[in-house]
Amino acid sequence: MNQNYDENAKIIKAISDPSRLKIIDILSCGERCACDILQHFDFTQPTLSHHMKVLMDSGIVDSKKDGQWSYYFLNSSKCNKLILFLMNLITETDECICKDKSKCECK
Amino acid sequence: MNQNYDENAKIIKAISDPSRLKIIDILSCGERCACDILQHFDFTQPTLSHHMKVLMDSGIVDSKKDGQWSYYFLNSSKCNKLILFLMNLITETDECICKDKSKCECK
DNA sequence: ACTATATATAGATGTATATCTATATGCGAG
DNA sequence: CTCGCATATAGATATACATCTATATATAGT
Repeated sequence: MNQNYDENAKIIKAISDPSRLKIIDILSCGERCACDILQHFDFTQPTLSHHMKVLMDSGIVDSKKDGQWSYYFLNSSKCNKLILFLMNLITETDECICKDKSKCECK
Repeated sequence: MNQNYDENAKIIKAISDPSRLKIIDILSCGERCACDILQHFDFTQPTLSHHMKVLMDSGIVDSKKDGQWSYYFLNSSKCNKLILFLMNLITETDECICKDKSKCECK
């Protein structure tokens, strides 16, 4: 385990909100502009802008500008790395963080 | 996509903290008592107790009491379900939430 | 029964976050 | 250049959370 908990925690925190999970679900179908994403929610446009900023700051979503529209899309490399991180996290490996199991005081 | 964003967001939120990621890493090597987990951290025992409560409330960690010790272990079923949820989330499927792509106002 | 140890709970505090309204910025059409 | 639309930013507010100290509870050993 590479133990880069901080960076992965940041990505995981970014997707730890039901609305942002739904946004990712939407983006999994391909890139979308903000106005299109907003149609799926009840909150206001600035709130969506906030959520998109959180997702972009974590790196799991990228964007491109085309005229007055901003298009958002998943960063598939980051997505795949996150899945791999989680799969490694829950799988016991040789480089286990607590290989000093014998040190445990309670037996 | 089954769209149970709320329950999964709760689990994801539970693991969205660097310390709790490290706890999960530790538990991936097998069950551990609280005192053993605590040795890997700088914070106090009540803080660990708080983190374990968050992980237990989300269902991703279970515990059993043995004498004065509490042993914690990963709920592998929940772990696997979470990985599957995330893999489905980032993968475009037929039941895509926004199959009404044509409705998008910006083309 | 007394004491030491393991863990949980209560309450306080500072920080982060989700949301809103109001406003700014940037762009295309006329 | 001006207007309307898409998006971002600023600032406010209420809630959630990570952490601490102090204390309670439970268990084991003497």
